[in-house]
Amino acid sequence: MNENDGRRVRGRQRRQELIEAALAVLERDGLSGLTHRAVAAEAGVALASATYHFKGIDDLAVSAILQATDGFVRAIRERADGTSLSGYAAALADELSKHRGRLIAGHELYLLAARRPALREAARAWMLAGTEPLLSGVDDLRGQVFLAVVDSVCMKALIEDEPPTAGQIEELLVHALREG
Amino acid sequence: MNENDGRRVRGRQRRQELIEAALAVLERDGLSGLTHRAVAAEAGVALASATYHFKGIDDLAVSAILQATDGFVRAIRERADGTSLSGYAAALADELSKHRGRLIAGHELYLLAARRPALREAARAWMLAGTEPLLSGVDDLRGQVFLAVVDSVCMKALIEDEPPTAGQIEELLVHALREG
Amino acid sequence: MNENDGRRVRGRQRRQELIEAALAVLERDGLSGLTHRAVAAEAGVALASATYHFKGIDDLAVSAILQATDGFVRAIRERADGTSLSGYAAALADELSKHRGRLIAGHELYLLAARRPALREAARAWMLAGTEPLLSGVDDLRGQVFLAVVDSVCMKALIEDEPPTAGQIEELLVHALREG
Amino acid sequence: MNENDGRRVRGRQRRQELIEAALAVLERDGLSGLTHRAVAAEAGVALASATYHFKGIDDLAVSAILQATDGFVRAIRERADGTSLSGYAAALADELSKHRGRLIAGHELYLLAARRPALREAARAWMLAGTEPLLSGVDDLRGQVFLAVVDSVCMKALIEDEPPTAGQIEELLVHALREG
DNA sequence: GATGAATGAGAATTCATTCAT
DNA sequence: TATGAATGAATTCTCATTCAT
Repeated sequence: MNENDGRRVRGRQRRQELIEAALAVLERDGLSGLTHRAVAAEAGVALASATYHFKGIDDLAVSAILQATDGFVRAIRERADGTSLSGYAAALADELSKHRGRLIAGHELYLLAARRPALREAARAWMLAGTEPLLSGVDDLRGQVFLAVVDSVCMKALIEDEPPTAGQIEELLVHALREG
Repeated sequence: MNENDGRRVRGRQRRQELIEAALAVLERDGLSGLTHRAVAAEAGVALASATYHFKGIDDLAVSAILQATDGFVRAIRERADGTSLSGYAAALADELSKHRGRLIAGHELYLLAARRPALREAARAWMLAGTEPLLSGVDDLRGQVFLAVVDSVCMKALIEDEPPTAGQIEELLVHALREG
Repeated sequence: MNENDGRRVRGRQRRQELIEAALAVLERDGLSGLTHRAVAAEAGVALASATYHFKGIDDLAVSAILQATDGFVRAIRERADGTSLSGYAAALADELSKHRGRLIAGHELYLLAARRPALREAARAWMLAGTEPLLSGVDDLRGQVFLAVVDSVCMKALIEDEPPTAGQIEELLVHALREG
Repeated sequence: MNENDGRRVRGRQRRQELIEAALAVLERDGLSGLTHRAVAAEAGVALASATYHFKGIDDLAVSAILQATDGFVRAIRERADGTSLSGYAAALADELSKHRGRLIAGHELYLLAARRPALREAARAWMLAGTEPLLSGVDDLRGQVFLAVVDSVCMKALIEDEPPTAGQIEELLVHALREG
């Protein structure tokens, strides 16, 4: 049975390689560019491999986007210590300018989820991901406003030619979170 | 030249019919479902008609989404008088529950624009559309926070199973706009 | 009836404009790029105008190519006096480097004619066109060899990256026409 | 890996079938009639098969035309021993009357190459193909004249209603190659 | 598990041509 | 004569997926 185990391990590796390739495709070409062919080419494997390891193109897409979410959260966490607003703003600004594609992919998950209830849980997780380092929950109004501002900053950044600076983001966050 | 005018009028009518068909497709199937075929079928015209009246599929998509924007703005305007926060919240809640598909389409335009600078102007217009009835501009922090909250409310609404109530929206807006 | 005459005159003018536009298209994009649309666009007239003035796309193509033939012949004639081999070689080299597209178009007529007997007369005329300034007929072997060399020089020029110089052409012609 | 080899073999067979079908289409309808549809229909396979085995329609066209070149060369070689002018002339005359379509296709490659540098190498190969059996190279004037005459004979044959006889061709070649 | 081949479906787009005015 | 609109038919090409090995 060692043989089988070896196959299984290699299978899982292959699956992971494909996810990473999908991530690269997603960053480069967006959700509409995420095809079996593109992923297989990016991973340097046979086309049929990309269909074998995933139930369908949707499965591949969601797997990759969720991985992107993790990457985003981890990046913010590494930079922001969880208490300082200015540190958080700097981390966000950084991510915004360096990983546009990943952010877009996350938002694309939103919209995919908007039409497919099965993905909503994952989409909600992504939505909270970016604010989690600073807020443990977002149930209160204060948290919701914070989340709204972070989200809006991301969205605006995507359609502005120039990404916002850390200073601009911080100013906005401070304003949004000030005591009434 | 009256003859020409007549034909031009009919042409513009046909174009408008196609846009409305595109809107219906967009609400039903999303941006990825918006194809020449689908639009032509929805409008009940020949396939080539959808390519004749628009430069390309992008042109058709943007035209339709911008029309959706107009519809959204007009709907809010008709309901909100431009001063009352609670009236605005009610109008927004209404729109959110009645025209999910249009909202999704609008957000899909965002992401399209994120990858294609040529569409950014249109995306920015859509972004401001929802807040215009209450704010003339969004240059100050206050306006930006308001826009962020409205936008976030829309986004969240798309991935929640239950759309938010007018009361919830109003509460959030009041909180966001309170004097510091 | 003046009115009708005016129309007729304008009609003929329009037809000529279209032919010239077709020539431009032919030089730029070749026979396969010669479409009603391309010609109408080049001429700056309505699409239907290009279909109205010609029986079909073939009619338009042949009309334009024959006009190109005339242009070629006239250009050679103006430069070569009809006796000097070196003058002829220089004129040919000039034409080869300046009007590639026109030459290609002429050869495209050949091949069109190869498949459609109706065009053969025109193709033969074009074939003789380039040598006419030097030879009155090409019935004898000498003339046929001359024609072959000129033709071959043209063909080779089309698929070489560098057009041949006047010197090279002359050398070849001298060699081909030397007394046995 | 034997399995893979088996599949690869079958794939190459299919590719070859498609090339032969393309050749048939080319002989019948010319380069402009060479479409994926036509080739697939001629080969009796699915339309997508014609796109699967070739990078694009150009790749298919060039592959087929080059194969025609090989056929032409082989046919001449089999008939001409490489030294006798009269044997060569007879072989050429034969080919001219039997495989008009292929010759036309070869010349169509010329013109395609004239506009697309990427095809020039292939076009040059075809150009030399017909003379190779008699001449190892065509660098000297003598060889160029020979090539010119052969080429011209082919061209003329295409637009004459009657193909030239072996005798006429030989006479011309003898004249062209006579010592000065 | 892996993969080359195969394919039905459908994508965007272009074209020649017709027609009513 | 001129021309906007309209359209059936094709074009190239891509896609997700299946299958046999």
